[in-house]
Amino acid sequence: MKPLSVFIFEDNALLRESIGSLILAKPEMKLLGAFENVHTVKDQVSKYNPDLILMDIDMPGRSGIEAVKEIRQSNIQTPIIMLTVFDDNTHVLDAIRAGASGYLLKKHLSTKLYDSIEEVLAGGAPMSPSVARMVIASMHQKPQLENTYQLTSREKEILTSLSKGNSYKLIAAQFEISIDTVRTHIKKIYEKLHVHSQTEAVSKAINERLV
Amino acid sequence: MKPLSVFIFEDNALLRESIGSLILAKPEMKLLGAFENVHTVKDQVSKYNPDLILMDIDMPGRSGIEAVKEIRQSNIQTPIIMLTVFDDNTHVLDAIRAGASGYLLKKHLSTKLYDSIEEVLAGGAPMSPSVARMVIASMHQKPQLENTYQLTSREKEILTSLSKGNSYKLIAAQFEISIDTVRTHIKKIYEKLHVHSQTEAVSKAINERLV
DNA sequence: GAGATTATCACATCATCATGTAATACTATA
DNA sequence: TATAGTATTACATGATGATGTGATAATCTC
Repeated sequence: MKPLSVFIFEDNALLRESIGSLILAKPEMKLLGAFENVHTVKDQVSKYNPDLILMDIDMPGRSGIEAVKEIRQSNIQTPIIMLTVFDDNTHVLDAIRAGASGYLLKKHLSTKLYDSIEEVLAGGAPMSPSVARMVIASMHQKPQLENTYQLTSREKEILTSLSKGNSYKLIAAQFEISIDTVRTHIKKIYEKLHVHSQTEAVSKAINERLV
Repeated sequence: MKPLSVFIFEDNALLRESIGSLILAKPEMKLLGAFENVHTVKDQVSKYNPDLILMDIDMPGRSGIEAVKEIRQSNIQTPIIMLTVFDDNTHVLDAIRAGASGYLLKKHLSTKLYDSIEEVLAGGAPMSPSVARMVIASMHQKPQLENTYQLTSREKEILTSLSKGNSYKLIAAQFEISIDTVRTHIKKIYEKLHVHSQTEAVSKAINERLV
């Protein structure tokens, strides 16, 4: 069986070396490349097509997060494990959003690198409990303050339609009411939302998930 | 030290019993209540204030997900571990969004219940690798097709301002250009976005994260 | 240096929107 | 039954927006 080819992006030379050693120590893996920056990450990855990428999250110049974005933008699905010193790093969530597959604390490299790689290859997403918590917390929708603006169901319908870009005329046709009725409803919506134009209303509606 | 008080919501009587036994087997935990449905979950939880809730995700009538929403809506932060049979259950993500703290496969109950409880109490978020992957995948933003609509930077600025609800007049003032220039830019934006009104443009801009 | 792109301004016209005022009718609920 | 809230329609007016046409100037590229 072909050995698993690995790319490393890490600006610290010492650390780069030691990660390289960990990879080389396993006969079933092979170090395809180790780089100190991500300036040409897209070309490197698409040319050599590694099976796995280890990416430092904090690098001077273009960060690992930018690199992940670029890789995913090129529609390359290679698993990427982020490496970071602190797990309360606010960038961790950004990295995940950008398309990282999991991540590993540098202090756990020697003990957990192999486990993490295995987990990623098995379709999992390795991460520490505290990061898992951050991820989960970021997904929690803030409990809707049950109809904050006291919109009636009719008003909600109309606001929804408005938010799709429909004109008064279209809304009137859609709900089979007169255009003057639409006006009246929208007047009330503006009052309740404290806005004075369609655009403000739609912006507020979408951003606050009222529709 | 006071024992950890636990609530169980599980419609299957047998399973409810056996989870109860697992709790009772540990002297540091205490079974505060075990219920077969969540009809009065809010009252029960706010009255007895358990330290931890184990919640079946699929229950007839009101589901565990609804229950979680209701609990979080009451601003109760009690950790909730979801119990489920399948980890490819599409409801798992909904449960997490609703405010669950972690979750456990029923087949792993006997082996991992204690670990999961510990992890939750330590501020972690227990979940199987495959669910972690689902969670991570749901956070991945689909890679922006690099400026899909070919908006110039000026047009982006103006679209952004427009999306905040600013009128032509305000935008002109903001960028210190004439209102006719604003018109021209917005005309081009409409062409590029294939829309014909402010509202459509704003809706598209927000929903496709152009701003 | 010709051509393309971008940013700018102007004018005109019709459509659409924002807002005020007013009225009717149908719930609910006190 | 009286009152409050909701849904409906109407009319009027000034403001704002949508769209077409045309023009100038700066910058970049071939």
